[in-house]
Amino acid sequence: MLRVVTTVNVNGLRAAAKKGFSAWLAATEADVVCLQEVRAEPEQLPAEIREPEGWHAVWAPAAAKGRAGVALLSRQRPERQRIGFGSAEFDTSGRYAEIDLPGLTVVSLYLPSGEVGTERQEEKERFMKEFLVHLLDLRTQAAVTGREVLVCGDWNIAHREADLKNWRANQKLSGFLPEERAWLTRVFDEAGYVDVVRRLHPDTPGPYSWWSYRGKAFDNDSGWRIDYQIATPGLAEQAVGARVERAASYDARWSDHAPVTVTYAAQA
Amino acid sequence: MLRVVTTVNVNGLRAAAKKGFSAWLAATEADVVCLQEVRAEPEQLPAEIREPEGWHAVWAPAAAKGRAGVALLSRQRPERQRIGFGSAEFDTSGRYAEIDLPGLTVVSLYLPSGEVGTERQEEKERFMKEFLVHLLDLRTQAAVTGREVLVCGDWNIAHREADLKNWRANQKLSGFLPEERAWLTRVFDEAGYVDVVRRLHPDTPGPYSWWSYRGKAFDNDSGWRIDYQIATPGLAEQAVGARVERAASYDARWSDHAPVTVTYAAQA
DNA sequence: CGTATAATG
DNA sequence: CATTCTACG
Repeated sequence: MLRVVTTVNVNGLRAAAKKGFSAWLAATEADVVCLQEVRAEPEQLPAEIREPEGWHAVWAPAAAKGRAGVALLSRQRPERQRIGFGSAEFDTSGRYAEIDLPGLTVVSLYLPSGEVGTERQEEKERFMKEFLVHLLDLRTQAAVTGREVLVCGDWNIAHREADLKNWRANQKLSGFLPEERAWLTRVFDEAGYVDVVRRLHPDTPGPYSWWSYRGKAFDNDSGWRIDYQIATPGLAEQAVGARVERAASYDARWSDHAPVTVTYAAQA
Repeated sequence: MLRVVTTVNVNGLRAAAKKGFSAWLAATEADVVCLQEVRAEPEQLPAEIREPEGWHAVWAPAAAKGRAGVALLSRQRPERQRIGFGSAEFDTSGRYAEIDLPGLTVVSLYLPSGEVGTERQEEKERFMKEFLVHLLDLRTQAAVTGREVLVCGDWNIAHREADLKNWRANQKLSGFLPEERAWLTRVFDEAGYVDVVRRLHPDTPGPYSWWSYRGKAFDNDSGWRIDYQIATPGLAEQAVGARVERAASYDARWSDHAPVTVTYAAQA
């Protein structure tokens, strides 16, 4: 049996809904969809998105109005759901939600974006520090219970030179700082998670999942791969296909990010 | 010789420019156009509006960005121009500018809108008090120099029951309060100015010049007459025609106000 | 450059 | 209900 998972940063779900997200959702073959940057209370969303027919939805809006916000949609009813990862600072910031499906925990993550030299970069670093501890916990718990874990979302870090178009020009920019890249390496090497899309496509540049709205970034494919599906090794081995659903044109986009979709040959 | 004067609150000239103001300006037969709620610095405007060919422009933006702002466009070069009416509180608020043409002073006025029970209503009242003194001054100066005066603009007050659709329901609303109506009466009776459009159309309901964007106000013609041309008696007697340039449909509008145009059989 | 809020009208 | 501003990304 196959299980298809998509993650996408929608950059404002109300705006995305008007531009094409609803059509995308109606057409997708995914079994689980992880959303980031919902930027709305569920009550502010049209009903067909708040409670889509055939889906179970978990909404984790931020306390601050119009900011962040993650969600998970799954065709199966989750066994359990959880908002936040046990952080006093970040649990009401709309950056983490998880659901348990049979044998599998799926997370929707929106890691803070930073800006070098500002408080926002310090916040990003605090999040990274706390979140790595949680990832280790999650891995341990999963090993004990025999579950797999899949952390989907916008991690706001490109790992390697192949993960963004102009890596040289961006080495001092938040999102490709040496310390951020090293942190992701720890996620893989110390915590033992696997970058699923990179594992399937070891040699491709990208595939990018985010293009700035500024300038001609999209048309030039001057993008970044910052949206990941990060899995425990047992699940990563089941991944049989991955693709980025890049829009056909600038105007066909409904977000500055594109959906990242992976097909798993699941045991459950 | 005829002289045509238009006054219109554009509700954001940058937005209006995109929606049809530019076309309107290119087509108008007015010799003088008074604008209110420009809501932009002249530098933020497209050149064909900032310095329209064949026109002389006077811009009086507010110190607060994106607020108020009045302007005057005239085909003739003004002999003199003035921004503000000598008020410490209001001279940088983008609510008053005047030009002198031969034998005639034209004012573009944007009287503050209020809200009962708030500081904004007190501000409106302070403006009214100061402005009436200025109107008396202006009248006296004009009499001495033998000039006529025309005060065009958004006065944010409907004078009589005929000046708005549902006067009963609006008696406690700012814009139709007894004290505001009484103040306008003083402008006419004590200061000796004449409501030119009402003089030409003594019995018509309206003609309204503002319709809320909310609900079906425009389609139901549920409007207010709050944009006036208020003239010294000698000029008022020369008025030979007046009309409100109401848009053909809701979608054809480029402001929530419509231009109020008067044709004067001028001596000069 | 685009999505949100907030204040204003 | 529309236009702006500001914050954020």
